[in-house]
Amino acid sequence: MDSKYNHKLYEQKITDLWEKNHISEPRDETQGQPVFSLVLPPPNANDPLHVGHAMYTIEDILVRFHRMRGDDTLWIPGADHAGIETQFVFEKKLQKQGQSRFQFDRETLYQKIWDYVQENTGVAREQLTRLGFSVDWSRFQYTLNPAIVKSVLHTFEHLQKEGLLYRDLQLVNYCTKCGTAFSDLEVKHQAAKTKLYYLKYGPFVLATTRPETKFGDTAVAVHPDDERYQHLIGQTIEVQGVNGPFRVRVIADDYVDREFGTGAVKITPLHDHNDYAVWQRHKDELPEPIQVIDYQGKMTTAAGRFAGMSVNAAREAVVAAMQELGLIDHIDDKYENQLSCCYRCGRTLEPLPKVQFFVRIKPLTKPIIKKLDAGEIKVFGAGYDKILRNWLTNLHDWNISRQIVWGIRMPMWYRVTPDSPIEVSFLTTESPKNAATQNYRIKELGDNKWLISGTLSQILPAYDLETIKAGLQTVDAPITVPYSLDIDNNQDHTHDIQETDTFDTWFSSSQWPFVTLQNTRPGDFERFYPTTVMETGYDILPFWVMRMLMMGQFETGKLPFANIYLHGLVRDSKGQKMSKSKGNVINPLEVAEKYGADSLRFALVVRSSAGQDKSIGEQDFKAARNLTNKLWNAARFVQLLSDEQKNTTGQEKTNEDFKTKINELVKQITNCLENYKPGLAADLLYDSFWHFFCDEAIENCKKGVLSPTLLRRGLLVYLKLWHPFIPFVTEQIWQEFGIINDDATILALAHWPNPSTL
RNA sequence: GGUCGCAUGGCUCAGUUGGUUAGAGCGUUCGAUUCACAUUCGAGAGGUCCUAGGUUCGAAUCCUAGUGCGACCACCA
Repeated sequence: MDSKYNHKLYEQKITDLWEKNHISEPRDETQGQPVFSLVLPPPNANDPLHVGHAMYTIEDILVRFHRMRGDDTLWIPGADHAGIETQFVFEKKLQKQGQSRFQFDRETLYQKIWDYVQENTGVAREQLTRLGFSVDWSRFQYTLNPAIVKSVLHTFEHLQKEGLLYRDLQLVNYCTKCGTAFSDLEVKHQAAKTKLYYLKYGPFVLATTRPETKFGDTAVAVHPDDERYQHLIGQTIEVQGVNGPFRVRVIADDYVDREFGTGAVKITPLHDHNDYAVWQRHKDELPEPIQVIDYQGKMTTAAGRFAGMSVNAAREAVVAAMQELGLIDHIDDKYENQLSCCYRCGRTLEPLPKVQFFVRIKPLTKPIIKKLDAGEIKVFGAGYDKILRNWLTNLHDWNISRQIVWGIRMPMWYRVTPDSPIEVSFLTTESPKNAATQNYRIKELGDNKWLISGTLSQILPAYDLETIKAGLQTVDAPITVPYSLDIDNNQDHTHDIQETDTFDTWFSSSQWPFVTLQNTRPGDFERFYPTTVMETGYDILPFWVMRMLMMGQFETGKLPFANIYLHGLVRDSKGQKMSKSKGNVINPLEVAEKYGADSLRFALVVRSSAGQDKSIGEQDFKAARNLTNKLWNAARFVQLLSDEQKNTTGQEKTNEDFKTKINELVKQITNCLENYKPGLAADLLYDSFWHFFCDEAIENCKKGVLSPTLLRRGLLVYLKLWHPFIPFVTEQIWQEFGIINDDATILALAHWPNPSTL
């Protein structure tokens, strides 16, 4: 053994040893033993690893511990297609090549992204292996594997049968830049200073932050008890507008806050969630609402001369026009507002009307809340049980439709008739005909390509359905058009057209624990479901963990896991969030290269605490590296004991004391790991190993008061205790020592010590 | 506005469920180099455990209030 531990010489060799011996696969002889199973939170299929992924260390520690204990252990790796994230990255790439997604039909674009993701496949596997994570690669699953997709769709059909799925026209959170709607969870609320405009509005002055939406006003609302406006309630008033006078009705609704602004609100149902709710309550006395902003974020023809302008430009133009007409009372430019922004691109989200599929949430959350209250779900992580409860109680129905191609396409079909109102857009090389008479829209893309859009009734006389389907980009079916579900795609759809929306990525992710086990190997589901624990970052508690609980319980009748361990975010040594712009990002693979995978693992875990963020920096990796070297040298000392030294017996008191201390340590570490406290376990082990074993015991052995045989046996116990945390160096030492008589030849498969080992 | 968390030596954090003189890593001061390891060893300095009450034989730990940070949620235009 060299006097220094050089990880570069051993890590690859050890990885090969483990692979050759299939340490990560469940063994037949453990069947029937207590189960310890979990799924690896699947990384995005196109992403290289970042430091957050290195937190899988916690899972590996638990897995290695339970495996050594002889539990029936399985850790399933996977990859997530990560719909919007991946498509967004790919579109950026297209942009760099001077292309855009609108130049491709749906199928071609999907194939391009598929190929792009394929290029990066294998990277994650290689990197995870590099860090020593003992997942069972033979059971790897990808969210877009046909079998997985089938399982996911099966759940979807089940939801439909139970009446938990509905299609509705609602105001959704729509990002005009990303070109898709999102669920409530993807909305980021950001404080911002906006202008609050006080508009002269017939007999009213009213306050609004969005004067550009006034073309969609269908009412003015006041509080029913507001004395100032009693005489106007129920009246239709005439209002001077920039496009000429118009008439709106004055309604009374409790929603209005008398104290805010002037106590009068303009109601623009299709561009504000509250206004939409008010409109629905007063539907009978109000006209049909008007859409003034389209899905590209441009003003519609309803805005008259402002049509085609972007929202922000229109706002300024409208205000300027109103000022000219003397219609602006005054402007408050210090107003603090909460803007709804796209979590992905940061743009302000537009509430826009859209027909989407929703999952009814209450029936799904109810049983989970009950189990949470009954203590059947254990959450490790500072206070996150309460946060989970809060989420479950306040959750709204889940919009699962996304207007992107990268994902699982919704298995909904619409019947095509000659007078169909379904809006479609498609690419074609067939030159447009009868455009003038048929009234569909044409955009020339060059290269003999055209983008055609309009309703099927407009387009069908010019193009047959096959052509439309071949170049299809989008399908928008009005709420009045019925749909049929065909999850196996085995019906005759000659006269149908399929929905182009895809599922929210989290819809498939939410089923991960059971769809994986249903498709790994026959018998796996029965053997390993429910899983033992879900370990992930607290930041995806609502997106993922909560939904897994709901969907798992719904589909399998059992919670997908009863234990939830939430780790904190990894921050830099000053406690700051890591970001590319700050330049303080840690690349786990660089650290592993420089200090060894063990060092990275140990530094991340030691003294970490569930739910609490962890600060980490160069000095921590160095300290961890020093530990691996210390362990190496302690082993070296034991190896190099002379024959004369080996024959000493030590003093009984020192020997007994040594045994007691080690046995006590085994008890402590076991207890910590059983109770999901890897951070504390690592700390205790470090302290005991360095300051007791090295500083005291080895010195005692040099003095001849501690038996060398005992010291050696003690070291073997430490190697086992250390192994889940720093598997490479411990395994290498184990190999240097050669076969241990009554134990395994591979440390990863050796037996966990018990408190009476010594 | 609602929910949750955090506050412990210069810095970053543990504190094994209330139990003797409160710990670690990094930093720092002094000393040590053939003897497993200088990626080391020995010795030391450094803490009103945020504040004020309370419960208890005993509180960093439990309760109440306050202060200061931070996170998440939220339909006041």
